[in-house]
Amino acid sequence: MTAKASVHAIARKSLHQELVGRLQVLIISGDLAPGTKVPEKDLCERFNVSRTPLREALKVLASDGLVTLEPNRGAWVTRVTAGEVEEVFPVLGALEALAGELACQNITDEEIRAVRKVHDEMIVSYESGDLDGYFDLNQKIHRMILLAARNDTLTTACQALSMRLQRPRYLANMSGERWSAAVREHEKIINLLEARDGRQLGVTLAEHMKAKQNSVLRYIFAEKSSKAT
Amino acid sequence: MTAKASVHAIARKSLHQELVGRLQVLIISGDLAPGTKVPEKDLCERFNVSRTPLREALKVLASDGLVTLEPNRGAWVTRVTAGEVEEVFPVLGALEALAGELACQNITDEEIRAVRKVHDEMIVSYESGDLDGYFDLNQKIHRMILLAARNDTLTTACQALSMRLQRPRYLANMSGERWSAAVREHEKIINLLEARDGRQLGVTLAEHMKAKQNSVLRYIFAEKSSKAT
DNA sequence: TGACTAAATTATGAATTCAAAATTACATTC
DNA sequence: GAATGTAATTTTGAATTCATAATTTAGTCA
Repeated sequence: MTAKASVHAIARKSLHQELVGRLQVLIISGDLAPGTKVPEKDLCERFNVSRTPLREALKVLASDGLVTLEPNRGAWVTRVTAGEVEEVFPVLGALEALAGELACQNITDEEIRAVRKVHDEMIVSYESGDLDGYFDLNQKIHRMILLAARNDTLTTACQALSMRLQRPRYLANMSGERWSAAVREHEKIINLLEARDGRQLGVTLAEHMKAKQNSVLRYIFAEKSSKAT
Repeated sequence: MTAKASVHAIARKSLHQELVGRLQVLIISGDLAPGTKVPEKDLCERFNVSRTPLREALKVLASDGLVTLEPNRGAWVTRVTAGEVEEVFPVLGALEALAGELACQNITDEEIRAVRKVHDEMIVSYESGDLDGYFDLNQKIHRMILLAARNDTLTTACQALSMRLQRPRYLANMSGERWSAAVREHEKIINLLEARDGRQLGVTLAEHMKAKQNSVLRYIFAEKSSKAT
């Protein structure tokens, strides 16, 4: 996607593309709450656009599963259910595993050093208990590996799926125990990357996903039992 | 997706959803040729709809990679390049591998028998040299395995990617040698499914994809050297 | 008071309209 | 005759309009 855009000197964005991005942010940030109606009129006023491009954007988001269109009843922010988490994570796991394998084949030594650097920063965040910082750097590492896989299709697919889980993943604040386990997993990941052991890195990334899935599921069940549905 | 739709008695389709399906067919069938402009006006007249729903559909197809939107220059049918084939197939391979594993866990004995039946039909098509029939039944088997995986997200993702390769895959008429190899691979696949050996089925499906990728690549290169670009 | 019906209101889906951008056709110059 | 610049035409992107479906409100009757 970036590759193609860079060919043309000026990468103009159409309104609907811009809106897709903006709406993704609103949904991930929770500004548009899961299970609620997408306030078409409000958003038009907020972004100062007409309904046409906004609705185009909603159609795209719907095909990505971020919103759900109900015929004649408008668009709703998709509520992430346990069932969906159990569906999406394994798929994401398989894709990240592939990314790991490909990354080991294609990543440059310089890039490996850059990943290691971010990893070390992340460890600092962990040790100082900075969960937000940890999260951001964590995501960054996954993005760097994805990028090193040199496969835009894979990148796009992963990001689309990630998007759907971003919010619950962020909210599922890890327990101290899970957090330390995650850090150990990440140590392993970076070591395997440095060793360029693609096969094993793939397996480890998939396991890492599986652990995240459980963490998110625990959060969802905890939430469900605390709040009334 | 089907699950949710089946809740509501009447599954009405909005115009744009209908159009997404119709346009997919036109693109896969080659009626809309790769690399050509999507004739907005013509299609509006053909389907007797206004530009609004048609353009909504194009936005969705663009996010699936079937068409490419150029700002202020309209929509173009995406031309499948060798690079794209090399990108999409591995991703599809990883997803099908996952599907195989999950299918072995979740498929019923009855479903296995049904797959076997379609497989046997496919062999008949092979032996009578009916390539079209073989293709259809082949696709059907893959769909059945996907369905048995009981993961709608996986199904949707696979189908979206498959769509992008459908046309070249169909055109890349297999050589006699490749065809017989494909049949042997399918024998193995069905046997592993009956043995419910998920791990091995996954591996085999991924290999099968890899072989298909090479077959398609050979076709694309052959085409490129025969025709002027 | 509470359930049901009907009218009024609002929101949605899709067609139409309109301004801006791109393409084409044409003329002019070298 | 090719190349450049300009006007006319077409196409695109987005706003607006309009018909229809859904929701809300008001009103009726038990």
